[in-house]
Amino acid sequence: MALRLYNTMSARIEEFHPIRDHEVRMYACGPTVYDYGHIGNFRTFIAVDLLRRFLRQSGYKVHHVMNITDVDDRIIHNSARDGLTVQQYTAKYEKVFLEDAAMIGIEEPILVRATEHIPEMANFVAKLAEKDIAYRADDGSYYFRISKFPAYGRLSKKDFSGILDGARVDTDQYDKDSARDFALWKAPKPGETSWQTQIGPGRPGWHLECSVMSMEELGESFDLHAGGEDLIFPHHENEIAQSESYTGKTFARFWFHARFLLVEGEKMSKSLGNFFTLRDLVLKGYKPSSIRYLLASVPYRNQLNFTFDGLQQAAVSVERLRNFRLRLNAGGFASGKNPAMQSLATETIEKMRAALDDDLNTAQAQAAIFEMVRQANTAFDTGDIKKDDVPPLLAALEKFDEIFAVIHDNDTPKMKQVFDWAIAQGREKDISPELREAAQSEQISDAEIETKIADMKAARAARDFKKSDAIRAELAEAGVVVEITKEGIRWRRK
RNA sequence: GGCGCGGUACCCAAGUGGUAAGGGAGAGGUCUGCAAAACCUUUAUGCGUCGGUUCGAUUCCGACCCGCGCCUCCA
Repeated sequence: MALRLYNTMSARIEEFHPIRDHEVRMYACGPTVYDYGHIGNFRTFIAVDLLRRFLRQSGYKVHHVMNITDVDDRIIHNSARDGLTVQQYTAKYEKVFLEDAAMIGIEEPILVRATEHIPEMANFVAKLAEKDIAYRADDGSYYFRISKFPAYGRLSKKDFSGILDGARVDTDQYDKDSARDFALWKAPKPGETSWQTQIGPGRPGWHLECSVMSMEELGESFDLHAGGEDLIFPHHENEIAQSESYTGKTFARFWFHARFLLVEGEKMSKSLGNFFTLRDLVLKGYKPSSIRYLLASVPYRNQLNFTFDGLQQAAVSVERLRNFRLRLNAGGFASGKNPAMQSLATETIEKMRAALDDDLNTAQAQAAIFEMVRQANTAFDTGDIKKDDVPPLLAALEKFDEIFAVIHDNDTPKMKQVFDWAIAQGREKDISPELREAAQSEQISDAEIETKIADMKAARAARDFKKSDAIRAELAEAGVVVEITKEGIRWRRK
């Protein structure tokens, strides 16, 4: 069965078929790099990442383009405030964003930057002006003439037919022909950063960059355009107006929007004190994998209530999956195979695929993997898992992790990175004991741990439990959990 | 005001016109030198409220209550 996705344009779930067979061209609106990214931003980026990964798993070659908005009013304001050039200012936050994205397992898309496409954007405006779709205001700014695009409002389901120019608003004070017309190109105010172009000095409007860069990278018509739900209007509506006026063709076929999240049941806002950047959470000691798991666990079109209790629960859930994998990898199985386990693995893969095919129902995909884990663990305890059952079970786990990317444990080095960053920023007081412990556990190498485990084994063989327990306690101190099982001793970082 | 989404157990959260996935937490148990891990049992006659349609509704319809989003640059 094919992937079925909700399309904001049609307001229905539709079967997703790309224009070109076996190839998906998608564009996602990326960050404006003027500050640290917050967890709301990352919910959207993770939703897009899950989509990208699932499309690839489904056999598509995926061209995933994302823009970096590295010029806008806030950036110009903040860089001037900090005495930096726009480029200096944005370079810092772009780096931060990419580090954060990597930290929670977001695969890096093809990145395009607004400031690297200024001439193309000016050219785009010039072409629209030739068609009288764009017009120049007295100050040198350019606006889009909405009356030239009758389909305006189709994406956001807004009816603009009743709004007449000049009837409601004194358009003169906006220097626009119609109050609804939006800026394509902004003329510089005195002292502002600007670029010299064929249409005069200025900088691109926000909507323009996405139209120009997406079409440049993906063609005039492509498969899917993604972003947060707030972008539906006006950003995406304006992109459509610009692009389709320019080409006369359908711009993007599918419109994919992720819903906003709540924090502890309330809208995230600085004034409520529930505004968190990704790094805030890691500073508090939460693992990147816990954050990713939680953000991925609620289907992207549902409101997700982000809570600290939920983060804790996510951590335990991830642990459960990791423990299961450790158990499978520990070996010690009787030879042969158990048909029940073989079909369990196959059915689980099938269920996960069906769940994700259903408009990326991540919650159901997770339910499927946990069902498998429980049943396989039971079989484990009764000795009903044989040597040949291990590869298919591991394969199902891998399929899951190709999408969710939480099982393979690389939390510790990432947390160490945040720890080092906090020190460098002079924010040592913000480092929680948990993060400190995680960063410390990075100090002890795998080889050192293995040596200590060998000592434990020797002590246990001599039935010197006191010594064995002492080593275990020592490792625990260093952030390493040691578990003694029938199959042998295994360890993991806390 | 216009348009749209949602209210499911202690918490998070799927789902269906025919009788409630999954995870976490709690309680009891099994296993175990100890500790973990793991497993088993248990926790919603109930799915915001009130009506309606139906043999049957949590699922469809209506009203109401509550929460949330967009309505010119917040993911």
